[in-house]
Amino acid sequence: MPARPTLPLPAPKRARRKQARPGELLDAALDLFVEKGYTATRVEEVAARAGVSKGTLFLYFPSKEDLFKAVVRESIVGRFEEWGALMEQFTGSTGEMLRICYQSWWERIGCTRASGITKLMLCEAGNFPEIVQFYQHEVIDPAHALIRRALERGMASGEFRTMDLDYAVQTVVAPLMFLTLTRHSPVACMPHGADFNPQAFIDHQIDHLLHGLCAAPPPSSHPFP
Amino acid sequence: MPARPTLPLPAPKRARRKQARPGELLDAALDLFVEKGYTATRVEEVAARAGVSKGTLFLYFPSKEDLFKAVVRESIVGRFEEWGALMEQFTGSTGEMLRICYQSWWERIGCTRASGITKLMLCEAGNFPEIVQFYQHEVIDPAHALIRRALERGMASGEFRTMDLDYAVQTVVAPLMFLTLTRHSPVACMPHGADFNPQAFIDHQIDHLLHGLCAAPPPSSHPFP
Amino acid sequence: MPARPTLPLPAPKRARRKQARPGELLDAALDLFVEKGYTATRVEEVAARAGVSKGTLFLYFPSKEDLFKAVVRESIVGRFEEWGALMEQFTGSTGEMLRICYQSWWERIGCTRASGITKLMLCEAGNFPEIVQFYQHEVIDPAHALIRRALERGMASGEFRTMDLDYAVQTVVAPLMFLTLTRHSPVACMPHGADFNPQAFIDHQIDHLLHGLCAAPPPSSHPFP
Amino acid sequence: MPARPTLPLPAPKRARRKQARPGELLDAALDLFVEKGYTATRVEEVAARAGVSKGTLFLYFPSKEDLFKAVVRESIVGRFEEWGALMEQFTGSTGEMLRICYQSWWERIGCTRASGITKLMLCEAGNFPEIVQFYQHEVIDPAHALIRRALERGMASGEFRTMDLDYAVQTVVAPLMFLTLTRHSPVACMPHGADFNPQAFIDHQIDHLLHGLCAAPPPSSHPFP
DNA sequence: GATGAATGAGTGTTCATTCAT
DNA sequence: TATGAATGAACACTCATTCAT
Repeated sequence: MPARPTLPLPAPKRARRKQARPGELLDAALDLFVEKGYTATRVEEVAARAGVSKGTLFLYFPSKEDLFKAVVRESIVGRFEEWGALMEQFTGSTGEMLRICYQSWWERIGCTRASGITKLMLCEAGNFPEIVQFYQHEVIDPAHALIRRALERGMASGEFRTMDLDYAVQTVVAPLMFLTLTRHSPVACMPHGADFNPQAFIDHQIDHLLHGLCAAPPPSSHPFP
Repeated sequence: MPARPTLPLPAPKRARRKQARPGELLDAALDLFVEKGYTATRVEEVAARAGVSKGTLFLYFPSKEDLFKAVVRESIVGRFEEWGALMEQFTGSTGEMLRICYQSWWERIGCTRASGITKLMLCEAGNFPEIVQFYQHEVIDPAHALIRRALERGMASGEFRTMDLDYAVQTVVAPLMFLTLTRHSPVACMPHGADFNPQAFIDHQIDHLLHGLCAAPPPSSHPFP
Repeated sequence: MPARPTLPLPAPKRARRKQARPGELLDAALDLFVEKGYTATRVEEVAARAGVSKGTLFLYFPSKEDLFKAVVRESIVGRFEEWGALMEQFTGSTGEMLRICYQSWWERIGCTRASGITKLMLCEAGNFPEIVQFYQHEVIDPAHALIRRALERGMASGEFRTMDLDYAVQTVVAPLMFLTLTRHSPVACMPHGADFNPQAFIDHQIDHLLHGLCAAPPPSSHPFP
Repeated sequence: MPARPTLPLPAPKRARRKQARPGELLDAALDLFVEKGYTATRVEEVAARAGVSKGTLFLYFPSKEDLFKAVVRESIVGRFEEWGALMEQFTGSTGEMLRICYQSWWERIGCTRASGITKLMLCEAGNFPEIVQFYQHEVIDPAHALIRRALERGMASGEFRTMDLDYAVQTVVAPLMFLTLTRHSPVACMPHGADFNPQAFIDHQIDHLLHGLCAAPPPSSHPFP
């Protein structure tokens, strides 16, 4: 009789740590790169935060630049096919679909360490054009395509009014970008003393988004002449 | 007899330059700090772009950090009182007022070099907390106050529906922030090959904003249950 | 069978050097600081003389100034208690005691690298008031106290005539100071072509000193009116 | 009838100042070089202290090094022939002659700015061998020759005992050197809180010197066996 | 594999010197 | 003649990278 399948025993500490090293280094590097920027981050600090020596870092990453690229690559959660598939099967209203998009973005990206990559790309775009293009290709392009399909669905069904899709997609994206920034540079985004609840912001934004997108009511686009 | 054409008298070269130097250096520094970040910008490069030698830069700014702070301080125009006064006198609809706000933000800040400061503050927030707080105090706080008053006006007049003002202000601000980023890091903001017209974006956003803010139309806030 | 000759095991090179580094750097720094003065000494030169690179120096001393202070502190042997104890137990004449003082000063300090510190303190007094005060406290004060006690002993026993101790101590110290200077700046102290033997100078000085201090003979202090 | 000879009218301020410039610069430079050493002294500081601009200094001295050399050369009071002549005519005792030497050294050099040159030469000997040799030739050599002649006179007349002249001259010089140092680096020479009167020191030293040099008293040179 | 001592190219900053005014 | 803005070589110090242990 075959033994019941067991969870794989945790490897002996040494070995597991060895396996974990690169990940711990990437975590530490992400935090520091996001907080201080690429140039201002010292590799020794990254190593120290990961609990290893400077030399060890170079055992896993041939250079600081490679470490940076690895950080970006590893943090990109390219789950867009899956996300796209979910939306294909969705049968509710497009408004509801967008709400789900916002919420799951928040849960999977916005509130996680991955959101730091966005800040990183914005800040280091000038210094790493190549890796930012990679990010554009892997993240921005599919994300925009996803949203575009959702908006097309809404327009096709009559839920949404007719819009220039290029700008409409940006309209959907902008609040998420802003929310990301508030998490990493709150002082540069919000007034002194503001108390800010990301989830409430998400809720508020989706409401605002839908009201703005609804086809029906406004007889004229400039209701207050 | 025609007057002899006179060569335009070249102002004393040394003296004239002396006046211009700080400004030229600040301009060069702003460009480079925005493009590459504080740490990755070399003072020699700033000096070269301003057409002077490294030593000359230190004649006007005692250190790189002081140069940075001067860049921020000088670029903060702080015309918010004037802006506020204009709005007090405005007699049209609040929607129109917001449209004017967006447009004049674009003309005075968004499309100028000053917009770089926003990117700088977002990116360097972790490295220069003090100067970012200054920015918050001089820019963010008054800007939010301005928008808040506009929204209150709209709510008081019945043009706008009742909203949580804290979040509504962010709703107004987010697109401007996003637009700023598209100008400085387009690749990190927009899909490959997108052609993007800032003025069209502004127009689109104000339309979207107003539809979302208008009290009248939506019978229910979740029209697609 | 003869034992195979073994190569002297080179101690682990890295580790052994690690121990030696600070000392080697301090030695090199002392030499150069004494020879050229603080400002004219380049840290790279110190490092080169110690056989390491510039960066290595900063591994052991956080700054040039700290290196300087360490040089001074390390070179101050501060064996004055021991010296004082020896004198307490001494049973010979006070003249002999002074002779021993001179001689052991020469052997322990005068003819060693430590004498450079004296020159350094004289030359850098204006630039490092704090460290010179430290030197005063650790070296000058106890040295003067020591000599003062010897002179008091001589006066009490009737060997020496009655003198103003403050000036008498300086009288004892001055030749040692001068001897120190002849070692580090002979050209500024002695005529061209002079051949100068420090030990002979010491002997000459103690003779002169004692003749001058002896109570007995001179019936009048100004024998040649 | 010819006009009574008048004192030359003080030249108009401008012109006189122009004449005075080099002297004022040399004064300022001497002070600063003595206080801080050659390398640590900035030419701008010298110029500022002399009340002129940096550029003006270079109008009078082609380089910092030349300024330094000029300072030394100008400050050397080569009055040794005159001094020597005075001594030739002196008819009193040699002891009195030495007393006069000490006193007039103090008045002409020791208590004047010229004494700074001694410190300068001691401190910069390693960096300016050439100028120090010049100093040796112009100051040390004649000074030692002067003293040597005085001592020879004393020995010839029987006032002084027979001594090795080389060392005896140093014995005369050492206290003056020490006194010079106490004036420029008191903290490195004297105990904390000492109050020190240069004139009293001079007096004390001459007394001590004569007692030590007098032939008569000590029957044996080591009176305390 | 892991370490951390050592390196040296690179950067911010100073300051003697020049020169147009 | 006097100025002081401009220069650039020189120097203190940093930090990514190497490598002997």
